[in-house]
Amino acid sequence: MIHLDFESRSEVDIFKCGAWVYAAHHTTEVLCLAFAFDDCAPHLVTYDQLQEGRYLGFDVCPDLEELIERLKGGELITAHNALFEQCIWHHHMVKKYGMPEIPIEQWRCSAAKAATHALPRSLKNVGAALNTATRKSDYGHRIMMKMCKPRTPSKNNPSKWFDDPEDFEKLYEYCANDVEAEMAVDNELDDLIPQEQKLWFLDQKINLRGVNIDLDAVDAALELVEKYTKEQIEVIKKISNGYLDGVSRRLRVMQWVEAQGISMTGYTKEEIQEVLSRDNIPDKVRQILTLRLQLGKTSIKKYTAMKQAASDDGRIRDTLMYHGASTGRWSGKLVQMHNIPRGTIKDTGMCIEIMKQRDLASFEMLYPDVMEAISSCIRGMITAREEHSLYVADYSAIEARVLLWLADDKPGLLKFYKGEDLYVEMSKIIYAKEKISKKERQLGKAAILGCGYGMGAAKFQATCASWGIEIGQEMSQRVVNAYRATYSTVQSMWYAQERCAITAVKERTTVPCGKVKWIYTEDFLFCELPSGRRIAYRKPVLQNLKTPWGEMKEALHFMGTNSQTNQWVQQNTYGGKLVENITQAVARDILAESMLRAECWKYPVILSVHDEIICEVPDENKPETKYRCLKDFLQCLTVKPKWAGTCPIAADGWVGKRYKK
DNA sequence: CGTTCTCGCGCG
DNA sequence: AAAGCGCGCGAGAACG
Repeated sequence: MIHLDFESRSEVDIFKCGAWVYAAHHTTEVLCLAFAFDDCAPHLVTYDQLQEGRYLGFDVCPDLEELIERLKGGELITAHNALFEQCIWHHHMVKKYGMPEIPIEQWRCSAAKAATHALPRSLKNVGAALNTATRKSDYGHRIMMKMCKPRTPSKNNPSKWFDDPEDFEKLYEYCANDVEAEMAVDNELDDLIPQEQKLWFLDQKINLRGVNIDLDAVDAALELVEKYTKEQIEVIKKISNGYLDGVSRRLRVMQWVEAQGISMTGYTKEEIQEVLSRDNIPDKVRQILTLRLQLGKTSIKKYTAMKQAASDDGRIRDTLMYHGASTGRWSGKLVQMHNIPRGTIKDTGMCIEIMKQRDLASFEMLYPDVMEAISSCIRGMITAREEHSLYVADYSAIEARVLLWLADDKPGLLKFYKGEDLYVEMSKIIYAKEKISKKERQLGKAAILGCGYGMGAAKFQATCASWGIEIGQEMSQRVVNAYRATYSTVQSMWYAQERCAITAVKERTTVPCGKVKWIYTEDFLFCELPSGRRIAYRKPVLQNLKTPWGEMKEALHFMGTNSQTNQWVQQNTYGGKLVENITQAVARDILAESMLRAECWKYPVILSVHDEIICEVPDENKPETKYRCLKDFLQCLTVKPKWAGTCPIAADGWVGKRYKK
């Protein structure tokens, strides 16, 4: 095994444009690389050696020659966040220095390994969490941060970069130290199981393949946003007599509103909507707050993000993070394709065409809420490239189905087999009516899933309120009770999973529970899923905890990243939450197998969004791909993994040129 | 002035 | 019996 790490510098920001665009950018340079063979001390290739070798040949550097020979021989190579090293290898070592390409299958990633163990992803934090001997050095990191981006040239020192020879020496030291820190982490952890390793290869392929973007439409949207924002800022200045120059400064706007004699509790969307719903609000205040709701759409920023992240070929790469969630789900990066607003405009195709005319006045006539319309079109920026089509499919109610399957709830499963829509049924109860819209169904969905994971009446009431539906405490309790009576198997599963997980830790043993198995080792509590994959809980212990209803109780604790604070701290968990983790993880495994199948059946995957797969397929008519059609594609999703034989899976989809919901 | 934290928003 | 959960990013505030 080879461990490798690059240090580089560039005028572009890798966090804004992704590893591919970063590596390909003409200002990006490799400053050094360090690599180690079989856990031996790292070798270092300096900046000067790279420059020299480029013109004189790399035989001046026997270490590098050995690296290349080993790679040619197929030796595996690990990096921490290997996509970055792959991109640098391709754009620099291959394109610039003439070294051989390394196939994806030869790469391994120690950050992916850390992620599957529910450890922090960053080398610094995973080292700390594992308490490894060699750690990423803070000092070295600061040197790197100083050297990796351009400095502001001054009269005395016109240089674009910090290139003090002493700093370079420190950087080399740091780079070699990084390799050692990475090896320490890598050695501490089990490799990905074969199925996950396969999946990681697919993940890399998808990330390198990228998503095609309608860049002309992105530019048009940005133009309209800029023009509209400028206009509205003038309006804001006028209304406030110059006191406000926008609506983004929370405190200032709130002060102004209060000065108009209107009280505000906060500046969230919900709280602003509450103020607007009051009678007798001065027109001025109404206008300003309405503008805040419009201009405050952070989703609009996705257009900027897209523009910055797009390559010359109009594709955005490096947008998915393998095992971003502890349950195994992917998470989104850069443009964050996982939280694109669903939008309110029906025909986004039409809206985008009008947008492209770049005429604000006529756009505004057709779409008076300009920002809302533009926000609705974000999804549509993702298109199939020429002579290709998008094949898009998603699972219907995957988590609800998996949950009932895990709980072995026969009557519930039967409803699915009969084709009933549980979310709609729930909405009918909440809204007390028969006809349920798409939006209303969303609440039914939140309710079904929430109740399935132990949500109580108070929270349910609050959830409904946030959707603008006021239901009383009694009504809320009735819905929750109804759920628990109907799906008592689910409720039983909360307690069973909690009991078994605790027993596994208490008795330091393995405890099977329904379709999963709790496995205790000294460093982890694992939950083995039907697929054979394991959810990890680091350093499990039992400690007393005060429950929300005031009782002291022995509860399962483990080390994890607190999602609120991003700190590596002790967490606690309970039945409903464990069931949620398991359900999410199983649904992810079903999706993951389908992605592998889609790829294998010649539907190249470009994106997945938890219950949805998006492929970009050539419209060609070759004999070997002639069978491709929506029905065939849906089979990718609905052919069941052999471990999920009785799970009532269903999927639906469409084929088209522009991504939509 | 640059980095980190916190809150709010959007998706599943 | 009881406790929904999982993410990332932008903006402003706080920190150093």
